[in-house]
Amino acid sequence: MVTALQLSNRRERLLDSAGALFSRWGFDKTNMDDIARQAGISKGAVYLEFPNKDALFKAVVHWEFARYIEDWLRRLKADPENLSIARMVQHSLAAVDANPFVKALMIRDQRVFGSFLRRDKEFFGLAISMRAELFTQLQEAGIVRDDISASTLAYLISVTGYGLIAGDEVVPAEKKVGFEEVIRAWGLLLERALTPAQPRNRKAARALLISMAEKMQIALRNLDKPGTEENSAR
Amino acid sequence: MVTALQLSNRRERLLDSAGALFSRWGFDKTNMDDIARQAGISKGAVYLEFPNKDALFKAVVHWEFARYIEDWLRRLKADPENLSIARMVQHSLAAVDANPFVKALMIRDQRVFGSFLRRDKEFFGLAISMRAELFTQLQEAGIVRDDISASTLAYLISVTGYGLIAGDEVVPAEKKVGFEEVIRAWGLLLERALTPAQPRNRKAARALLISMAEKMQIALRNLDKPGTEENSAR
DNA sequence: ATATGACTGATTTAGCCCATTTAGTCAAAT
DNA sequence: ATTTGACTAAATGGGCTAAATCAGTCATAT
Repeated sequence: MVTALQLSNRRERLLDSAGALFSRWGFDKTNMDDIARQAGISKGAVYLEFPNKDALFKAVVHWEFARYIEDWLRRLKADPENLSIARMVQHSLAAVDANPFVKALMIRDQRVFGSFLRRDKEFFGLAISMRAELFTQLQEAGIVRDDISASTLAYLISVTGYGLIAGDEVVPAEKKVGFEEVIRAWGLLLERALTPAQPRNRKAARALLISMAEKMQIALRNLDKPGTEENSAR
Repeated sequence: MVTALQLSNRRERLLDSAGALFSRWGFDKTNMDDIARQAGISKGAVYLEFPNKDALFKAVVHWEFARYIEDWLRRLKADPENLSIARMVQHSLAAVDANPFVKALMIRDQRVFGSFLRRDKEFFGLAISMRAELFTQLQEAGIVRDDISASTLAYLISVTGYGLIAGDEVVPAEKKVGFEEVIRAWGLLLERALTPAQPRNRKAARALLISMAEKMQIALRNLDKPGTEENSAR
């Protein structure tokens, strides 16, 4: 199975080089030849792995998004504090900020997405759904206040998170606040904002949050399984 | 002084017609002739009031912004509840949502601002400054928590507010939450997030908030005083 | 079996010309 | 003293063509 291993290695090299080029030059200005050369293979070989440019791009979206989730999970697990929903959001923002492609995805960067955006615009909806699911569980566990519906909370955390990430684009340089400070302060605010009047299960929170994040990671991995899907060649 | 009155009336009619046309068709696709005709005067007369299209547009920005502040103040004053910073933000969001031009200004709508955007990009900075000033006072009065700096709070409220307003643009229709509900829930969250551990001056809050809003209104009015400024003709 | 890169057809870009629009002016009208 | 609208110079945009780019294929090489 050395061949199969090399194949998937090729796939990963492609996803990496494509991810880097797409987020640097954007969809329209990145061509298949450059992606192939950066991955150390020929253009023809790209088409052994992906049927077309769109499929490659979509695979990169899933790939980078999975890397973001992985980073997020790593930060959650490394956190010595009693995990709360606020800390979870903090880690999530830090992970988005650390991944240029996901950042571009989140703020729907016109430069990066170019002509692709017209065709695929469901990412934000997915994020909101996932968060609504999460909030429902957190409310049931008594970790998050339940006088606001899970779907409304998911919406608010999503669009305000969008604002925090997109702030870069709209705030003049001299008014900017360092991202470290943004995350710190946002955590303090959310801690108070989201905690129920009588919190339960403070101890259980950590395990629940991590297990939910892991579930999301697994769900995402399955989206990009090579082979049977339409995002593989032929 | 009948003449002077009619002059300023002409100016207001111009600002109104320009505001409506700019927010409907955008800066580039709105021409001076249409603005003049909609205001019931000739194109030449526009140039008796404003030196050029840019100056007119800037004056519209100030004018609409002042109207938004006025609307906000009206909502504050009409509010029977004990005013809090959260209610203030709620009223502010509602007032933005009710003013298409300010909404476009806030989310830096490319369609509306077109080629003008390249030249003037300081609006967001102004909003943050004003809020920082406000938060400083609210902290001193014990109405807002002071373990986060006023400038950081101003930044967070500004960029998350941006997210709440821009949510319209980035969230797919089926995931949207009604703006009423957004405002209601956001108020509940902010109430808890921003209130100090030991609140003081609950009663004084109303007067302070209203007087600060009035100060802002006066400062803004002075920005657009016709006559000595460069936004008047000749 | 796998991988390559020259090749092709379709799309995009760049340059050009010309008709139309429009910001801003000013002599004439009220 | 005001206001107008015909006028001008500049900018915009549509239509066209030539050149260049690039996604995707496939005969050939390893």
